[in-house]
Amino acid sequence: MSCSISNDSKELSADSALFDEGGSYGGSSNVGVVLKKGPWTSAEDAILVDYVKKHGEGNWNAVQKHSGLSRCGKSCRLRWANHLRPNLKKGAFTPEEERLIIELHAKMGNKWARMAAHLPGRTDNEIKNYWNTRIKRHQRVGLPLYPSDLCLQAIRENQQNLNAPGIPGGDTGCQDLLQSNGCQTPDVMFDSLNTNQGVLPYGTEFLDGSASSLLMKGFNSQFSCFIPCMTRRQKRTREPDEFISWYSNSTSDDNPPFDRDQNDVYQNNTAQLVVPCCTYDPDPVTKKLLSFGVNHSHSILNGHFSASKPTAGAMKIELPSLQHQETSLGQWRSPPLPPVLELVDSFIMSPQSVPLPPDCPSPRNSGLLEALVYEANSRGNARNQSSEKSTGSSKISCNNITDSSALKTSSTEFRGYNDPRSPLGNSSGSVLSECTPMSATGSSLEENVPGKN
DNA sequence: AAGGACCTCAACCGCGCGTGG
DNA sequence: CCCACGCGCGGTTGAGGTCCT
Repeated sequence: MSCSISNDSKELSADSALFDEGGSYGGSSNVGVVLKKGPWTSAEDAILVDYVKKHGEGNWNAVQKHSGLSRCGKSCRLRWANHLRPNLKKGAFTPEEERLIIELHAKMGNKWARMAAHLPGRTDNEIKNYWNTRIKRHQRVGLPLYPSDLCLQAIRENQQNLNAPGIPGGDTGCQDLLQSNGCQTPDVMFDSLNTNQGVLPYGTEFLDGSASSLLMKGFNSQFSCFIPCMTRRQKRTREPDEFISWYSNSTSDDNPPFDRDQNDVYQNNTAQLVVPCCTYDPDPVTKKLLSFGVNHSHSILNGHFSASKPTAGAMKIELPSLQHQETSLGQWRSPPLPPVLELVDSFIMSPQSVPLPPDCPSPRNSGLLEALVYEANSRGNARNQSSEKSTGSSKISCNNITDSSALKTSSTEFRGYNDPRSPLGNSSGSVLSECTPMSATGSSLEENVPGKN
């Protein structure tokens, strides 16, 4: 097994440096033994592998004692789990895996280990790194982390919950809160998730939860936070190309990915791009969500902040999860929209609500990947528009589909986001690019992890 | 070509949970 | 019930690589 990493250039390059115990990595003292830190060497790997073969996994603290490794048990466990254990998949995530990660994250939030259980051969660390880099970059360039349908469904579902008597969490104070927060509208679009269900190894199980509940926690939360989509200037963005390539069958390759100007457009809008997110339990004692039984939720679309550290106002911010115990797959699929919700939806989905030319594939009808491509394209196209009419406002035209009237429509709708008279008022606007409802307990996924005991 | 900015990923750290004495 | 220990999880760090100006 160690050979799998010995080929790693980093590992090899580290070898020479790390055999120097007095190097910068130093070490920690443990019962008189200087425990080594830093990258593992091939020799250490071999020792660890040999030890585990003989004694099995577990009892990691004994490894150091009996194998002669100058590594703490934790380090050994980590090394084994992430690099040495058999059946580890190496290399880039496949599109299927990427898709799965997105959806699992939407469902679970930053539960990397649980997510890893759904991705055979992948480690939580890998998934975590993947999310923190590639996926999050999408947001930095203004792309949503989650498919729009995920969010839309959440809204619809929540709307249902709102209409259902006796279900807590359906407070109407969100709007007020949002407005009081002076929230403005982010430009987030989401796409179809439904079509992805077929490719998921456990689509139904995953979809038993509900994006909706999560999203609506954002909308209905008694506590909402708003986070800028982009927090820093992006001097360069490699991601779009890479991201676009994600879709093997991209529907429109005539639209260039984001370029610097595009980034600038978003950067200029950063201050105004805020998103509704978090649900926070106002009860400091129970720390449980009041929203209709959700006990492990994160807001959708978050990706930039730590999930573990409470933020100002004692709000715990967590990454999104769409878990919802009471929902079913059936609910996941779109129920008929109430008229009011339709209106809201049209705003949220404004980019897509713009009439599309027949030849323009609708993200609603395509998979997640295509949908995101669609969005990327739309945003890329928005740049053209911004150069024409823009002026520092938060208006972002989302569709540069060839139809100029569509552009106008889109632009108008975005203006509506900031219009207090709009259905979303001054606040809610877009959908949750960075929402983060809280969560509390496990998910249904957990019980259905393939191969999980 | 050089320097800086940014990205990637392996590894570390701290915390919390479960278990056994 | 309390405490200690082992372990796993999630967040963070930092070295090395890549890209841009």
